Amino acid sequence: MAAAKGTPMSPTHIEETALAGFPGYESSCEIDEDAGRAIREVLDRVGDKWSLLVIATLRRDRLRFSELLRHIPGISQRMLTLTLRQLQRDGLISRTAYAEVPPRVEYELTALGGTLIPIARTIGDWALANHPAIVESRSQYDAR
Amino acid sequence: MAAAKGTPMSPTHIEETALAGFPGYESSCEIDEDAGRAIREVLDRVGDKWSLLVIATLRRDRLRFSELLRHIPGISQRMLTLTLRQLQRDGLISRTAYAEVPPRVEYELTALGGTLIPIARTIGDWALANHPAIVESRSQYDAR
DNA sequence: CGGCATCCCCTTCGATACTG
DNA sequence: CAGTATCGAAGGGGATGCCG
Repeated sequence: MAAAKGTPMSPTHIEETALAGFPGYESSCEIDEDAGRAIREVLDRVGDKWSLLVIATLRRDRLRFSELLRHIPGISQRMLTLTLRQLQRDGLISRTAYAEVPPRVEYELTALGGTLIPIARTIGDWALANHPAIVESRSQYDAR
Repeated sequence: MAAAKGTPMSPTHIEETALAGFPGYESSCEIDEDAGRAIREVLDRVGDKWSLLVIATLRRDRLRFSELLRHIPGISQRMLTLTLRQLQRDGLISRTAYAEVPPRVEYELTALGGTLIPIARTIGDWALANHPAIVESRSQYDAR
């Protein structure tokens, strides 16, 4: 997706940090830059319009394509397909196709994908709690 | 890679924010429709390319525009401006301009913006821990 | 120094139609 | 049922230039 674009990135220059002080990567400058890259790539994967919602929807059971389509309001067939392919490629969900008529395909979180559930919950918690404040701040800002 | 050091990949790192007992909201294992919309909302705000990185960079001190530019590798002047405006509009950061020559502008997290730090931390932890696994899975998927 | 404004490419995503 | 193919609108985001 947004991964491979033309990023100039001068190799001679050692950048300063975006994330020094965060647990686990406060040690050196190079790790900080790696952390920044990693975060951006993860956001590119999971920060898109539907990925995290698909993950959240699959948190309990394996679901069929059409079930996912029904459980996620507003998603189009095309976007569900594309999102599922990305997640499968990244090892976050598994796809199982049964050779039946009519065909049946089931999707399921992998162990790796399951580790994203706490993130979905954290984001969901924050959004439910603070969305009204954001709306309020925004309308005040726009009032000028 | 960088992820193998430090923390031994504990997947559940749930940060308890100040919203325990938030009126009308209880944290549950369920990610229902409201939470789904909430996830979509916050991802629209903060799931873009730079917002979370700006938040993380401001987590300690107030910083000037040029300092932010230096601390966030790869961001363009234009995108930093746009990101800061949006964060300011949503009440997540505050902007203070000093009438000096040369001009000086400082950005700082608001209290609301500060509540995003646990999210940045959670995502950062996950990214560092699992980014290598994703890259690996992706290359295997592509090799077929 | 701290920005807007402009140009323009590229990606994302929805709508629609078709297939095994 | 579970996709694939194609088109087109919308906007994200880099490069550059100008300005208080």
